[in-house]
Amino acid sequence: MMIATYNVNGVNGRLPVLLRWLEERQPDVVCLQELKAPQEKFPEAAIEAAGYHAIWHGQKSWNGVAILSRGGVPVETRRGLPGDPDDLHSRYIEAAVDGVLIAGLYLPNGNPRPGPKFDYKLAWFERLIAHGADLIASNMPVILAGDFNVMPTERDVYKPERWIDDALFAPEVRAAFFRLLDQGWTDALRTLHPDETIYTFWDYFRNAYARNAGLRIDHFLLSPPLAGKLKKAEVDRHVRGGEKSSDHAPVWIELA
DNA sequence: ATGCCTAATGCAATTAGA
Repeated sequence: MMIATYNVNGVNGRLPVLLRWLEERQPDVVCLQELKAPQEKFPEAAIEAAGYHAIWHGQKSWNGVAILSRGGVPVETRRGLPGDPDDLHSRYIEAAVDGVLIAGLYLPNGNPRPGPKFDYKLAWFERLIAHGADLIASNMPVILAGDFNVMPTERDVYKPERWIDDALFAPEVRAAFFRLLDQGWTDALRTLHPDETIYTFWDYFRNAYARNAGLRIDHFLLSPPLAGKLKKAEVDRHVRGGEKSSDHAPVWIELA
């Protein structure tokens, strides 16, 4: 079973790139982030024509998450992270797909720090940690997949000293990531590639991709029942180098 | 410290991204 995550940065503007990559990679399940489209503007027909069932939570202009599946129909279990009924951002969607619970998430960026956006990021992270504990306690096979907007360690950023005060690399954000991980989650990419430089995002600015000035911020976290089934974990970085690319590359894992 | 680039909105210039 191959599960992928891809922050598309605009699902409609990115549709040709997305369809080409789906055809090439043929993942079984895909979590998408930053749809940047209202609910009614999701390209449902094109996704179906490509062979995928889809559920999505859209939002005008920003955010937006989706789960695609070419096997079983995703059975939605949750839309929106519990813990704050006033949070209207479309950042979390969860579904059972072929016996695995898939949580697709888009954690807030949080810049500038300090400020209300950073406070929102930390609060959102606390809600994710609380929900993560429930998911671990369920003993179900669960995958948290998506854009976490966190570089966990210095190995995950091209120039750590430049990012230390940034909301993606601040000590309290990295600490939150490891509190989540310490519940028993497995960081799939880092586990299979402990010493590699792995990036999933390259800024549009400053020719970042050509300079390989990247960040590892898109992650797969596996619950204990899945940890032993992890076979592969890769970044399709060539997609980032293509025409009209998102600033993120697709990332995927393979489970036995 | 800011701009560098890109997308969405909506038709100019702003907001947001990371």
